[in-house]
Amino acid sequence: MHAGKTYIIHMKLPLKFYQRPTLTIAQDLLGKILVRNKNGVITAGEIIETEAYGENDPASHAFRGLTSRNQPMFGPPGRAYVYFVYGMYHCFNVVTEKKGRGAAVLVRALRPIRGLAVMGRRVRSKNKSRLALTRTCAGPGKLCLAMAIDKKLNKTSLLGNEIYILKRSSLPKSQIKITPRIGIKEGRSKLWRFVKKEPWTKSVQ
DNA sequence: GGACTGATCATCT
DNA sequence: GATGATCAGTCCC
Repeated sequence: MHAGKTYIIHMKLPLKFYQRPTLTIAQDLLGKILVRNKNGVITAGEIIETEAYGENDPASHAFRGLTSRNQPMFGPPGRAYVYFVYGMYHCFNVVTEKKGRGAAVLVRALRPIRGLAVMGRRVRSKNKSRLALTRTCAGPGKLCLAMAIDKKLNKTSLLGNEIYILKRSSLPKSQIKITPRIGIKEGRSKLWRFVKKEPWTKSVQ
């Protein structure tokens, strides 16, 4: 190898990344690359929208203590918490904090980078609409469809090879839009939703 | 632009 | 028995 040549190495985020405060992680995840390997079929996208679900948070599944569904939130950090909602969609979360704390970050949207054709097919097979064609990974439910994320990935380590997140530098604060979370009844006063501002987009929702 | 609704079922009370 | 960290379609302004 020649000295001076730049090799781009794709490094997974280390366990340490996930052992930090949930709000920090929710913001730090923006701009990072979520990769899914389903039997060798790779899909990937840049994380552009997240929500934090933490302590003393009435919107969190963990608010009323441990149950069989939310148990992964109380488990070790750096794993997936995948749950089924509205009888038809899955939502993908990254478990944060230390074991026993009951916190996670919901990944709400990606900018598709790799495997666009596969993602399009997966979404369309469940959803005939034309809109879904162009906005494959906008929204937690569609993102899971596109990336083939379901309950089989619940509790899966993000340090393994089925699903993982690549290291990238953090976005500057000026590129992060902060808003209330979507689709919740309680806890709306908390500004725990984080969206990457896309300079070429006129309005970011 | 926004408000509302049906689909559909695991989980919780 | 009711609810929900959703989505797409419809209706109305």
